[in-house]
Amino acid sequence: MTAVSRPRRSDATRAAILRAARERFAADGYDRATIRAIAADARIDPSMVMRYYGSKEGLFAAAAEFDLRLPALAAVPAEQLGEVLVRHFLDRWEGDETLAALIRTASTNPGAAERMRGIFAEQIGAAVVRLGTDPATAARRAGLITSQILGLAFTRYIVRLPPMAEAAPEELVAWVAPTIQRYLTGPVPASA
Amino acid sequence: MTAVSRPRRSDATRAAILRAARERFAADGYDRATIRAIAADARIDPSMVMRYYGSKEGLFAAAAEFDLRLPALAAVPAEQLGEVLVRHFLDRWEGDETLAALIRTASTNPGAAERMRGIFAEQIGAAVVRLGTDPATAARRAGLITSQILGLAFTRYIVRLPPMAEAAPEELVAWVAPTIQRYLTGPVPASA
DNA sequence: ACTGTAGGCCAACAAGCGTTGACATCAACT
DNA sequence: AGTTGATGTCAACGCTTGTTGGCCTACAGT
Repeated sequence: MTAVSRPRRSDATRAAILRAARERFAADGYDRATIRAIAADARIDPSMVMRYYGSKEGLFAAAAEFDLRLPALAAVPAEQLGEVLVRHFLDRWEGDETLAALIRTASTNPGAAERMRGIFAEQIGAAVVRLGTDPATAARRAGLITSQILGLAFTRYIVRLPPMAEAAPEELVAWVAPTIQRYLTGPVPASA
Repeated sequence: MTAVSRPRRSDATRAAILRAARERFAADGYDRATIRAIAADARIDPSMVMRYYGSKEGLFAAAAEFDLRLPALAAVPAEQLGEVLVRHFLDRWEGDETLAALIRTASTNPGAAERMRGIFAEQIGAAVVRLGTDPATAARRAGLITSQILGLAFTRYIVRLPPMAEAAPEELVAWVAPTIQRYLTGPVPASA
């Protein structure tokens, strides 16, 4: 409720902790990423982590702040939406380990799973709705898109299945874009 | 190299341990599933787990023995392959928690990730090759199929994204089957 | 120059972990 | 009946974990 707090002297430390935490959570998952290891990476004492983030869960919450940074889809020609989306996600994740941290942690940590539900339901769901999709099927479409996008991330970055981990991004875009395109704009199939 | 060992008196105990282990690993992942908790579920002493399975890793190896049980695809009409595959996986996993255990553990445990690579590369890869697919693209096709199948499993059983977790199996089949069908038998896209 | 406060380190805690070895118990075979 | 080996229990070990509180240091405001 007051003015923006002026920079604290400890901001560098806080940032170092956060950077180390993201790396460790991404590489090891929540349980195996210990506060001691994160503190060692950041070259500070473990107790500083507690002081600044309260607890391990608090640290994770701060480290897993995550924005898909979806581009403005309204400006994209309708038939290129799949391509744009897949390329965006690959670009977005090649350099940022936060998604890997989130996937690894969401696998075993209910809180992180909840956060993941929120991120994808809201951001992808909202984008689908914004495109003018029939609201009755929008949620299902968003879920299907999420399933393929997360499956891509899981096989490429987490399990590192060779054909997926070694493929060139453009090749993956060419294969996967039609899937996303159909989930997004294709007709509802005549289900049983 | 001798005759099949006659039933041991401890077989019931071994089975109880294995059942409890699968449940716990599936529900909690490798790190949070403690030997003590598994032993408590099986109503035996933690030390029995060590006696029969050597270590926690040995127990997991035994619990995560996993066969996709792919049906004979040669008998399936070519244009129904996607449908048959998706329905098979959903059927296979609705009742068996082993896949969830494997996914949860593969997220953080390198050994389990290696096992997962083996299972999908060999079983799905082999099935794709067996269908007479061009060997040059078979691995990529298998990887793409795995990405969608695992993405389905991840969103439905692990993260439990509402639109995916609550959908009727037949509805998912109708949406996802064309994706698998295209990855399996569709033309190689003109990639950049 | 003095003081208050924020930043940082150190040592320790209680709890939980996988794992071990000694001891009891029971079934089977001579 | 007595021996033997498998089956199970109990208590403890060494280690790591998240977390805490006390203490020292250095800077900002007066």
